[in-house]
Amino acid sequence: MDRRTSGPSSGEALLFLTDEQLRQGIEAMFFAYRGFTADPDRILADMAYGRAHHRAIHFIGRAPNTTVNNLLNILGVTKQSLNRVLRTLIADGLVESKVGRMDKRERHLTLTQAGRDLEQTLSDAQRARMRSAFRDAGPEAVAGFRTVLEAMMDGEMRGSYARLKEASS
Amino acid sequence: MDRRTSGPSSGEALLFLTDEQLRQGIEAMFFAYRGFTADPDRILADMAYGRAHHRAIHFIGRAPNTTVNNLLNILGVTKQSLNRVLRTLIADGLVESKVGRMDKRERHLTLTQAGRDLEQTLSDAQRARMRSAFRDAGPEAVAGFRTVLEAMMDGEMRGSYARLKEASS
DNA sequence: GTTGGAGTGTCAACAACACTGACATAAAGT
DNA sequence: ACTTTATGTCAGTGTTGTTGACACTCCAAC
Repeated sequence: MDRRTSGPSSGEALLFLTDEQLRQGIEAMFFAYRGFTADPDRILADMAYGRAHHRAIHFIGRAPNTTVNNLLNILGVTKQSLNRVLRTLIADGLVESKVGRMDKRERHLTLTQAGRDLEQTLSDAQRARMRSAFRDAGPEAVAGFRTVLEAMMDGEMRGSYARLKEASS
Repeated sequence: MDRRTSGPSSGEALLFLTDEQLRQGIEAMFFAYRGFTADPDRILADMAYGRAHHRAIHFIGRAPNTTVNNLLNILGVTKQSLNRVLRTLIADGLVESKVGRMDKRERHLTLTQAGRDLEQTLSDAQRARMRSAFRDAGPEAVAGFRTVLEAMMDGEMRGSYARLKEASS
């Protein structure tokens, strides 16, 4: 079941790279992502919010005082798209937007207490599933999971991901 | 770097389950999924198709002669949503829909040659990225990747995933 | 055999969220 | 003064999800 891991040059050690294996990887990614978003989606469906709001709240919570432009780069959407979401979040008092002290063009975004509460609720649901999956799979599988995901990212995303990882150490 | 994997009851062996670790897993999933869909999305953008068409084509190619209802269960959308996609694919001659012989209520779906060609093009792009990620990560990481993803799926999806895996053996 | 319910597929209308393009404002930088 | 950068907004469009309403087919009970 577990074959040699050493040389990527050996030939028969590459059985994990057959088209069939790749296809299963693709399908696993598809089904798992659905599970990944299912719990927060259920919670958000009851409110006037959607997945886009969740993403914004998550990353604002992760990097408080971030600027709109920074968030734009992380989320990879257009400013018009993000703006629509931010406008409702600010209007509803979940996010606070402050003009920058140094550069007054910038808006610095922070979660209000209500925003942190919602973030917590959504995070809890998503983390619970992730925790259960991690526990079932074990630490070695988790390490492999992260290694593959990092290798699958685009260059820019890998940068964003790494920066967020560092920021919390 | 690699700690004991045995007892989930030991306590300090659960360092991979901290909130920070889970959060990184969540973000890795988010960024990686973007990379995962980026290549096919780019190809589809030039046509009149989107991600939903890709998914339909993928799973019809995977299980030829499948019924609409079966596809519905796999994709997890409403039949109205799927129908819109199927209608354009059939109109454009990528998918063939045949009335069931036994049960005339059913429609059996198959890719035409043009459909198979497009499927191949999309698959190639997606597989290339997956192959590169798998190769960089190595077989053990890939095994872990799949273990975690399976654990992250909802029950029904895990069923669909397992059935597809078996079907191609 | 007819009737009624369950299964299956289709059409229409609407909502969420992405996109492009155009433009306004304000603050830096040169 | 002029240009660039950062942000916000308006209008329009496309994909993809949703619900509601409806037609057709099968099967089983009456």
